[in-house]
Amino acid sequence: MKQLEIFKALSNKTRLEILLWLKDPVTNFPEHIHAGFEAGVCVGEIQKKAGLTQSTVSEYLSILQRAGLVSSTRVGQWTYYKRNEETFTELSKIIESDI
Amino acid sequence: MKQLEIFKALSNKTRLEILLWLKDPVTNFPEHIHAGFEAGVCVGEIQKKAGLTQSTVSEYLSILQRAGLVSSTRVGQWTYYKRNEETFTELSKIIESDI
DNA sequence: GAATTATATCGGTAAAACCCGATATGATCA
DNA sequence: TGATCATATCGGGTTTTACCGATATAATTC
Repeated sequence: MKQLEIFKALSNKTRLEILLWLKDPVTNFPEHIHAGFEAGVCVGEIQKKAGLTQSTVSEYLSILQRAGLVSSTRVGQWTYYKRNEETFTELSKIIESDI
Repeated sequence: MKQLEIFKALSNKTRLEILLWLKDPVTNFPEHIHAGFEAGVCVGEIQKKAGLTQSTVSEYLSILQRAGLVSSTRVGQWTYYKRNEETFTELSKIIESDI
């Protein structure tokens, strides 16, 4: 767990929002025909909601993924992102005792 | 509690180190004649250990203070900084449930 | 009051992050 | 194969952060 990288990833309003949205996809995103939410939410849906360009949102998701905060699954032409809850749990513990 | 400001404050290697050092001043700093560690550690000692300039360290401590991660006490010509543990506890809980 | 010491603030350069448009890659489908 | 759609990557302008030296402020000491 690279704390510094995680804190940098969390140092952006939009990225924090994305993480919140991914906490409850059913509420925060329209359900689509091509998939439920088991695999997560595809980039395009997140992009629409964020109101930033596709390239920016794609980069943000990479940053979150490199920090271990989300993981991705490729299905056909879509990449689905979902939260990686273990990292949040670990981070919470690290803040309690190791920082 | 302004999460974004806290995460930004934690997004710097030296600032993370300072917070760690302040966790155990007796081990990490030479005890001085003019005070014990009840009030915290003065800027000069932190600066020496950090190896950055006085102005940089002073600014870093301000950033940590604005984020609520440390608090300061002025005693004579010295400003002592110490950790504000409540903020760490709160942050840990926020990561568990609100992010 | 003048000199000294500790800290804060100001002004600036260099590096990093933000966010974009353009383009590349890779899957799907006619 | 060619067209289309979803996503990733690249190049770059703009803003923010990192860190410095110089200077200001405030307390202490002579």
